[in-house]
Amino acid sequence: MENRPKYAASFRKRLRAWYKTHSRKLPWREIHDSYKIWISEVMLQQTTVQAVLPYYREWIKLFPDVKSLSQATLQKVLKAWQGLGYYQRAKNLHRASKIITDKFGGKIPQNYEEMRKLPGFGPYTTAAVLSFAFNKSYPALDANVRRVLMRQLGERYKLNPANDKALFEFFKFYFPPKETSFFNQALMELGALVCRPKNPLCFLCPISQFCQAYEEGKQEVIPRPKNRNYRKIEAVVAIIRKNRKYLIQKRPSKGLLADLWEFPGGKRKEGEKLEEALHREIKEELSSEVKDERFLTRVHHAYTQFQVTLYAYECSLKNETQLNKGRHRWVTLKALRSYPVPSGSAKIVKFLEEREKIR
DNA sequence: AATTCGGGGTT
DNA sequence: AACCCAGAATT
Repeated sequence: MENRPKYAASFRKRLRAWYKTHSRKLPWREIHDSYKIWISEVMLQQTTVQAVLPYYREWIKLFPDVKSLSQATLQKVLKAWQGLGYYQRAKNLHRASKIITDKFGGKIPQNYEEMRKLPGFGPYTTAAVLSFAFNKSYPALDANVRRVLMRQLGERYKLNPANDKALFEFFKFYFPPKETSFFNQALMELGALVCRPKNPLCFLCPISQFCQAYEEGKQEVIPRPKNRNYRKIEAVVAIIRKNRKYLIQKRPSKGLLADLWEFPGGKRKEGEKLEEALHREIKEELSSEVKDERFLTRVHHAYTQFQVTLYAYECSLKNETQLNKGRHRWVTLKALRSYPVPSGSAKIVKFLEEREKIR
């Protein structure tokens, strides 16, 4: 431990050389637009680079700066985010853009405390934007950096923010006062490309000689995997069509898939038949009995903690006088394209579009 | 401190 | 199937 500062210069030198020759060229790197860097950081939360790239490009076209984002409708914002997941991120971007416009004259505050208060700016994103956009000296601890540092230290705890204190202590030895942005980027890139969760490429690693896990051959078991329990769910979906329009409803503004639109329906209860679930859910949501139900199609969709099978039934309502005007709408499939919908529902929409082509 | 919140790719 | 990903907000 006492010798660590002695190795710091070598550590940084080797890391810099590796980064210059092996880092990927990404559209949010080597730019200084704090808005674009902010957008990229939020999109990349719990999301792979490959998934983000097309969304990032389209987003910058639709909302090129803070002002344009702050003036957009939430529906348009959510539609641009559709399929990326964690929709609270998009809502927070929208909210924060309004605060930045109203309180900070359209410029992202460069102060840690002020930035940290904005919706969606947690410890990581605040440090990342301060570092990458404003060249401020904050260590950005993301899952990549945590894994790299935990292996360097040889600790066997889970990947948990509660252990950050030890990592920050480690960071202090190596964190260069200048070139903060570069150092953060390099550690993250090393974690993404070389110090990977599985099958790390230690033979290519520029800092393996300092790595305690590598020395002990424990790089595969650090960090310990998270505990997960995986559930299976079945749900019914009512496709209710009148002329060429379909009935859709808006989800609550909190919780899963907040503010997205979907067809009515819900989860099948234990011991309940699918048709029974359909009748019960429609009674609960639309205050109406259903009639003439006919099975249409079945769709699977996997989330992180559970897996859902959607059973779509075409059907009619016996009475439809109780519809909530704000939450329910009749729309054509073409009009539905401007509504943000969950990816599972999008699969059903695709089925309906194919069916209309054939008819 | 533990849980919730998406979706897609990899192994 | 299980696991992971440039985490944040809520409970």
